[in-house]
Amino acid sequence: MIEGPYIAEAAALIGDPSRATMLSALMDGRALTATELAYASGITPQTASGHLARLSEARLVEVEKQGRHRYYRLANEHVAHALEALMTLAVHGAPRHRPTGPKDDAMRFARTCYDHLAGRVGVALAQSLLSDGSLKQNDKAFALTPQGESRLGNLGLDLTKMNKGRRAVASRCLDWSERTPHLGGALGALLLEELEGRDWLLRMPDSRAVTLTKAGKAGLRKEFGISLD
Amino acid sequence: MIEGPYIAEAAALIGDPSRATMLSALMDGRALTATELAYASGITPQTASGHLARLSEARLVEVEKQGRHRYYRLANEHVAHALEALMTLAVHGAPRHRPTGPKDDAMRFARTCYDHLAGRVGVALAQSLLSDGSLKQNDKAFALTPQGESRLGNLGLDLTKMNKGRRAVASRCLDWSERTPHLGGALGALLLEELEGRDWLLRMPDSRAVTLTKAGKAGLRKEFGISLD
DNA sequence: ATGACATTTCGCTTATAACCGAACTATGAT
DNA sequence: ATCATAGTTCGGTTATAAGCGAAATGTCAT
Repeated sequence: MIEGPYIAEAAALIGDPSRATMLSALMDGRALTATELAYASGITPQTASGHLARLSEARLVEVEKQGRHRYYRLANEHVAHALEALMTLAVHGAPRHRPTGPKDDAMRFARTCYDHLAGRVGVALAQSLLSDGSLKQNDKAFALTPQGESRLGNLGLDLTKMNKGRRAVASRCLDWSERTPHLGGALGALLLEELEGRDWLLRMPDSRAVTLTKAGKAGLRKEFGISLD
Repeated sequence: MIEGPYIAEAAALIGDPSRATMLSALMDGRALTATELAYASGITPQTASGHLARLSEARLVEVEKQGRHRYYRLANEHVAHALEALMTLAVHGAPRHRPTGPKDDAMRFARTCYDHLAGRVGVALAQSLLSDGSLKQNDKAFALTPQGESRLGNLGLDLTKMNKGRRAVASRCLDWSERTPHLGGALGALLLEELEGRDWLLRMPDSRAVTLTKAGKAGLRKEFGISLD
């Protein structure tokens, strides 16, 4: 009774189809301009502007002015987390006419979640790092072990980049399709960056889905002992 | 772009103040009748009936007919999880005129979350069980160890009750006020039941808040090594 | 049967907010 | 200076759904 209205406030903001689509678009972690978001959700820029102002006011997104552009991004991981939680409901909620098309399959296989990797591939990676002792389970999140530091350093990650922000290093993020956590936080972002830089992963233009290149498939098996499909 | 509408569907349902209030009321795990829910959210029974039908249709709540009553409960833990995630947004989102009254403090200290214990007390309990080896961290949830079985069995929990359902035994549930997981699942429910049976905890009538009795304070220190405040 | 209570269905009113067109401001390019 | 592009503000239309009163259905008690 006391917290109802607070919940409703956030949920109502996410509950509008246009806004939900914009937020989903931002789930891929990058910042997008107002017009791009308008286009993504199929509404005119004026309307999008209004929506974005409200999302911004409620601290669900953050704006960065850059020249005449305004770049919007999700305000923090909690927003992404809430969106995934809602996704979970939608997925195994009402089993309505909701055929899982090829696109959905691609999403389940590998996708970005905020700025890190999710889906079967993301979960497998986290499992691999856990089993070789690079990560360990902490109460609240994953923790990077000393072995993990050297291992990932050898792999080419610049771990010093992580010390700057006050962002969590290795958060656990529940995967809606796998129902098992994958690796988020600054480390998750860094890892995604690295894999993308190696051309092991290829981002799809208009989707959060990510495809695994041939090199990526081989690399994941060689470096992480992951064999998919 | 593809998942936006799905998210919006669930979020819009939660986004109505009356419905959000009803769902919040159900967060305490018990099942409530339609009229009780109507009263809780300050609307007439007709209106509540409509809302509940929609929530039920979307599988956010489940109904159980019992005579002329209809008992509603949250459909599963995922719903509770999503509500907590939204709560997290609301809390540290917009820092608006939102004075934390004494009621909020009570909630932060101890409250029910679905059908288990949350807040400082809930988190402390989970930590205690972890550190004495009763629970261990699994990838997806907590796991009850053999030591834990005997420990909790000695405490008086009837662990056989848990083997029936296909419900997770010891899920981890992120606490919105502590930002650290507490113990959910069948085991969490059992533990709450036990503590309540011992009169260590007292549920408040119209709130999820729970108070710790004198016996409870002493008991928690003695049995679990937890000293609060 | 009859009355009491829980819940739902129906019809209607009303408030909200999503949306767009048009006009305006700001920034950058030529 | 002038034009184009990104974004916002304003005004007005329209669809949606939340809400209630009234009446119907269902269940239990006497």
